Amino acid sequence: MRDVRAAGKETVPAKRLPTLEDVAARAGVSRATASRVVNADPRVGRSARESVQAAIRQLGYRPNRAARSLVRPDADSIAVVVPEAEERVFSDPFFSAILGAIYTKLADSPVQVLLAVAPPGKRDKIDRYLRGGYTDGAIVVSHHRDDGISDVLREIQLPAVYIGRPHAGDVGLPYVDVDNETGGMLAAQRLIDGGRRRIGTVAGPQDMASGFDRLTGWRRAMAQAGLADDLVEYGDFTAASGGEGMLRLLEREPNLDGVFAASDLMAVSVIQELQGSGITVPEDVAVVGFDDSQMAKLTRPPLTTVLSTTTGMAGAAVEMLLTLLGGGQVEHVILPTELVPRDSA
Amino acid sequence: MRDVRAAGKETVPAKRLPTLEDVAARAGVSRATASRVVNADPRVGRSARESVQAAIRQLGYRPNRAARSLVRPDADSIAVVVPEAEERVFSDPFFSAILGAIYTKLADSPVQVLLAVAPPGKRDKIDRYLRGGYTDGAIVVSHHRDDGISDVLREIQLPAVYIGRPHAGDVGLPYVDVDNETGGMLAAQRLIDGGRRRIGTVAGPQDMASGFDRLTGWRRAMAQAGLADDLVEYGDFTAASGGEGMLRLLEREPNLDGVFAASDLMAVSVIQELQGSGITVPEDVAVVGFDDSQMAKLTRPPLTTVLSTTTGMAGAAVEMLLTLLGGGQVEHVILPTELVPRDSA
DNA sequence: CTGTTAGCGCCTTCAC
DNA sequence: GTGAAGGCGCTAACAG
Repeated sequence: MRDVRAAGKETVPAKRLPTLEDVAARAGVSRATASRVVNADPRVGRSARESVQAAIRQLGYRPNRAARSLVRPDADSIAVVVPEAEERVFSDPFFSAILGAIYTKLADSPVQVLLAVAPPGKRDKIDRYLRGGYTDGAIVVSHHRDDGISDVLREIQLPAVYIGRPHAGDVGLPYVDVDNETGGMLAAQRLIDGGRRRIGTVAGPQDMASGFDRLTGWRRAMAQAGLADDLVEYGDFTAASGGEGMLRLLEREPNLDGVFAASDLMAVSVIQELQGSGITVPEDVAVVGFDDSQMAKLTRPPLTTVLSTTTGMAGAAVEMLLTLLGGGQVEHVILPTELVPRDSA
Repeated sequence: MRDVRAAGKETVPAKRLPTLEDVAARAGVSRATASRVVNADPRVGRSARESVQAAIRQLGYRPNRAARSLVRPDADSIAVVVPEAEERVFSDPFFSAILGAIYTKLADSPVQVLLAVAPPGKRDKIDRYLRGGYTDGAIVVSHHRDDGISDVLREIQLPAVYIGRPHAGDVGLPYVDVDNETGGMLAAQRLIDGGRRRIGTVAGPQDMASGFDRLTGWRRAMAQAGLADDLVEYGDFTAASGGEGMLRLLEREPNLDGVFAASDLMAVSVIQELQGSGITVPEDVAVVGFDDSQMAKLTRPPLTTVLSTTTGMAGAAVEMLLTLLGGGQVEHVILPTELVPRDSA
């Protein structure tokens, strides 16, 4: 398409970008030598090197990555795969934090990041992304049990690391995660220690390990305290689903006095739903979230939540992938979790 | 790197992905014919087409984009360029909204999106991104006067559209923007209509048209109302800078009764700063923000702000770029702005 | 309709 | 140290 921008009927060819050939010609050497200079190959004579460098500067030459990746096994580029709807990925602070950390971590490296967002259902696009040979490896961020991502990755043998433990069935895959189960326990314990007895939870999706494990942790703490763990409703980590879950909880048990929402986003609308019903937080009902995202400080009252270090996960994932790409082996990494007490519980 | 993952010392070559050649062989046709099928070229016999399609399915073939882009003028891929620090891009809801809208808009098209985040100062990486021939066009999101992006774009003749009017000097570039000046007026007017008389503003960066224009609008409304427009402090649209600006404003004029913050993010911390100083919003000081981002509803009191339709801008930008890529001409687009009254002013 | 023939820009043996 | 030559996977004329 680049050559269609014409004034009238004629087609004006786009100014051709300088190629290695041009550089070589200008420097009076062969393509091979020019290539060596570009790739910092030591065995090039001083004068040859200098004239090539000069030519590069004058022409404003940049290697064409497409051509390079065609002939090199590695493409210096990784894909960040997020099997969630676009709107979601860019509005949920959890993803923002993860993405930001990944980009930041890679800021000083020449590695390019390709962000592949895959609305559930149409994996086609991601498939093409991954195949196509554009990328050396992948970081998968929000893995669901049946999204098929791991199958593709396995099939094309693309090194990958998962942020968030893949569900059973995908064992042996390298991943980094926070200790979600302990996190769930911490949340429940906070509520219990605060004297709450009728405690419910708006859990996360059960086809994701994070959702599943947080609920498990909550259950365990409840059991240890001898409390009933029947008050469970499910959301999908989004704000909307949090409010709806709270509503159902309220219908089933108007007298509940504590709620654990498995994500801050859900916690925010849990609080709004509560307050909208004339219920006071934390006096009537205490609320604990999960993630310690930015918004936790903004709610009224400020949200008591569980810190899951997104930056830590992203950083670890990047390092693991780089290790993998370098031919190394990696194990999974589990980061600790921590209660961040504020005023909502 | 893909072939280094070996068990011991030996190098196990990564399973080679199927190529067009393989497909052709399996289907018993020539590469050219296979290629035609892949590209939906009508002039292929029915039986040939079918056997090629079968081969594609059996082999799990996907075209290699790198190879394709090497030989085709267009790469079916656009770059979204954001000359801001990584942390910033992924934490500021304005960017999130824009990016989400762009990805969403392109969800059903085969166009790939390359997100190029360029920390100010090191444009190198972006340069390489843009050159390299990977992309057909670019959408530039947060253009500063001297970031040099437009120069590179012009030099390599890459079709581009700007979200946010480029500063003077870069005239003639296609862009989409909201009517920032009117927005600034709307904000000031709201304060004035509310009976405020000593009104300040935490303005945006003046090397960005959005920052500049919002301030201009505010000034104009103030002048029309016969009020002084000297109470101006500058931020860079981030939360931190908003609080600091408010602090300086308060030092200069402890008795001010209204503030216009040029972004919601700044407005949020303006409110926090105010409340932290024992000042009540909106009773003592009324606050108006800009953007109508998600968080505007979350503050206490909810933030009165100016709606700038990020989705609208992103959508228009994508369409303009696509038009450009198709060889068409485009003009700039200015979207209207609107006051969203809530409780903070 | 289909096959043959050239490259796209780059890197990498292999000779010199 | 340097050049010549071949090929990565694909598409685009050009012939039939």
